[in-house]
This record gives sequence, structure tokens and C-alpha cells, in this order.
Amino acid sequence: MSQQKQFQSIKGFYDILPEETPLWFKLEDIARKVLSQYGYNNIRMPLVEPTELFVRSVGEHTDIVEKEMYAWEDKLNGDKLVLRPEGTAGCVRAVVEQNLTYNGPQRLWYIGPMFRHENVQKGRQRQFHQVGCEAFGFDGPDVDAEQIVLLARLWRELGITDVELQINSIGDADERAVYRQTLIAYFEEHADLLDEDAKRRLQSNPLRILDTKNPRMQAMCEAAPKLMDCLGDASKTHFAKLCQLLTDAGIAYVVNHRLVRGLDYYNRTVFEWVTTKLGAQGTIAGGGRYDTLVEKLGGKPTTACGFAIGLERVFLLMQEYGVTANDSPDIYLVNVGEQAEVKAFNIAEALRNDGLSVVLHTGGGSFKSQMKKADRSGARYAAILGDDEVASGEISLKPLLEQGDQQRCQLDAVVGKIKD
RNA sequence: GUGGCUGUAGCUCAGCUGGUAGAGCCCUGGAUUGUGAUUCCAGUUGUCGUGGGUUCGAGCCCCAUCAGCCACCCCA
Repeated sequence: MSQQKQFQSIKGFYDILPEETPLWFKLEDIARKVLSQYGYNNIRMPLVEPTELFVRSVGEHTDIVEKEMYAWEDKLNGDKLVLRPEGTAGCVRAVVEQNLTYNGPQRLWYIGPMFRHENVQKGRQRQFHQVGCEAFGFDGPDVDAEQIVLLARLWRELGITDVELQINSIGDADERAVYRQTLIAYFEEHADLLDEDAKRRLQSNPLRILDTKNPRMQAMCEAAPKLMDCLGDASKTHFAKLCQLLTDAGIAYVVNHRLVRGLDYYNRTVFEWVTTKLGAQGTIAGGGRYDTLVEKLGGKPTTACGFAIGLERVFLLMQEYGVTANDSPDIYLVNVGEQAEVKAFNIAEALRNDGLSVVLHTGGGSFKSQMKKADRSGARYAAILGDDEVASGEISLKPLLEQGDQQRCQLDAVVGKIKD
């Protein structure tokens, strides 16, 4: 007997197992319900897009584009393609290509896998899943607030508490450019305090230096100029209105002046929902405005605001909070004896016609072993079909989840007894 | 990409300074012949992540490799 080689899944790519899917369904069902409550419509984009789409939208000098994309060249025609690392770019591409905002603003959402070649950790895999949500053509901060309130509702419905909302405004591109120069100048004045890491980032990503954990630099960073102070009136007003809307809605938030997004397309409002229960992968959802992206991808100027939810992280959080789900059948149909085995198949179908979920026991075995399997299936009832029942044209029903007597009844009375 | 820890049955793990593998759970069967979840009895489960090396002998020591966890980084 030669043993064939076994395969293992690619690093960072996982199977989601049957015992986990009920909770996934719960998560997805609730997300769908909440999104539709706010009038968002589902859109489904391809998993593969042209590489250039992400270079132009996410940004050439971002980590995602520089080192995390699954990119390749099509052998047949030389097209440069990628597995999508995020959803917004593809969604905007679709909106522009199909002229979806022709008849006015659009609220869209999508769900599916994203791909980033990162180092694997809990809550961070190379194929992961997001629910994304994008609103096009709404200028005011009310959409920003709507999306935040939507997420707050989602956490509530999912049974997740203790997630912190952080918000910030990173202004418009020109304001950010001014701030960038101001900040670089400030850091250069304090060059003696900068560590290796900070020097490296000084030109590439000076805003990130503010996040440093180096205690020697803390005080200097605290005293650095604030982005908020460089914003123009329009951006400031936008942010102030957002804050007011959130306060009025009773949504607690923290203004985090250092909150910056790693994707280039964001402007003005940025926000993140953060938990402390998942280690370093604390962000379960993040988003913000991207008012210039539609135009940058060839569409008419259209403002936009969106967010993405990291589903694996939310899933882990649900488990953390003890949220459970099951998809147990109503009935496990026990059948012993030659006649019973023959009849059971049709009885199962008849019960399913009445809308019940029925697992038919197959493969024979004693009453005892069949009852064990009935119990393990999680079914609410065992429906028992033996020689006696076949003779009288009845079926016995035994509740498995709670105490109660076994009852014999006619087949067409089963639904009534179970639906009580 | 960098650093630290880990990898033994389906699951959780034990395995002494190297002497050819164990527990609990699970699973299968049974405890007067039609009844589960409790109890009792019996039984099955393994290329000790993979490939090399040292040794008379490796789960244990050494090297490589793969995978997982944690942190940095980044993000959802």
C-alpha cells in the first residue's frame, strides 16, 4: 500500500468548517438585515481586477500595493492582474463603468474574500472576508454619521459590546499636504530625538511617526502640530457637524488625532471601531470619506464615504462574547425494521413538505444507537418508526431537548405538535 | 519582511538526564432482547509536522524546512 501525498492549504488560506458555519450564517444574516434597514443595496464584483486599479486608488507607496498584492501576469495575453486586496476600488470601478450614479446617489454594500500577502496572525490571514459599504453622491456629514450609527446597530445586534469608536478628520488632500510639510519641518527641528524608524518614515509617511511607541519621542510627538489645526473651514465644519450628529444619536466616540488610514484615497472623516479583546488586531471595522476617488478613476466628480468590516475578527469577537448559533434539525427520524426503513424515506419527505427539517437515519442499527445519534444531531424531536408504528400507521414523537413524554400520533398531526 | 515561542490520537494535552508511545474527551459495542443526554464494562484510534544528521538506539539532542501562536510593521 503506497501512501499518497497529502496536501495542506496554502499559508494564510483557511477552511471554514461545518461546525463554524452556523455562526457565520448568523453574522452574515444580521449584517444583511441591518444593511438593508438603511437602504443599502448589494453589489457583487469580481475577485480579480487590473493591477493598475489598486495602484491608482489605494496608492503606489502603500504597504498593500508595494508588498501585499497577489499579482501576476496573464499567460495568454499579458494582462497584469491581482486578487483584490480590498473592495472599495473595485466598487468604484463598477460604479463608474456602469454609470450607477446616473439617476442620483447610491448606497451599496458587498461581501466576500480579500487577499493580502501579509504575515499570518490570529485575526489576520491572507484570504480574509469583509463586508464593505459605500455611499456615493452624498456630500454632507450625515452619511458619515449614518454609516457609523449603522455599525453601532450591527454590533448591538451581534451581541458585541465594549467596542470603541475612534474618529478623526484628515482634511482634504491639499490641507494634508500643507500639514505634511509642517510636520516634516517640525520633526527636522527635533532630528536629534528621532529614532531609526522615524528617520526612515520622515519622507515616506511622517504622519505615522506620531504613533511611535518609543518613550523618548512621546513628549516631542505630543507637542507636534495637530492636523486639525491645518484644516480649512469646510473640513472643520464637516467634522464638527459629524461630531454633533453622533452626540445627538447617543454614540460615544473618541477623537483620535493620530488616526490615519493606510490607504491613500481617504479624506476628511476617518473612523475605526476598535476592541481590546483580539490582541494586536484590534480594528474590526474602518472607513471614511474618499471624495476624489471616483474622479480619479475616470468618473464624474462624486463624493463618497464607506467602510469595511473584518469578518474574521468580528467572528472571533462573537465567540469571545459567547454568541452561539446552531442549525439543528426539527426531527431526527429513527427507523427500525425492514418495513419501517422503507416507509421512513417517504415519511421524511412528507414532513419536509410541511416545512420541517428532517434528518433521516440511514444504515440501520439498534434503537439505542439510533437514539444516540438523534441526540447528537441536536434535533428537537426524535420521530420513531418501528414495527408498532408501521402497524398502526402512526409515528412516535419524543422531545430530546427538554423533559416530556413520548407521544404517538398520526403523521399529519406531527407538524401541529412540533410547532407548539 | 524581522524577532520570540510551539508542533505527540479527531480534540485538549502528559511523556523523567535519549531505551521502539500514554491520559481525558470523542467514537464503537454491551449492561434481560423498542429509546438518547447520567452511571458502569469492553474496544479502536498514531509514519510523535516533514526531511536530513548524531547515536548501538531519537518523541526527546543538532540542522534545515513547513505550519501555528505572540510581538514589530501594517491593516479589516
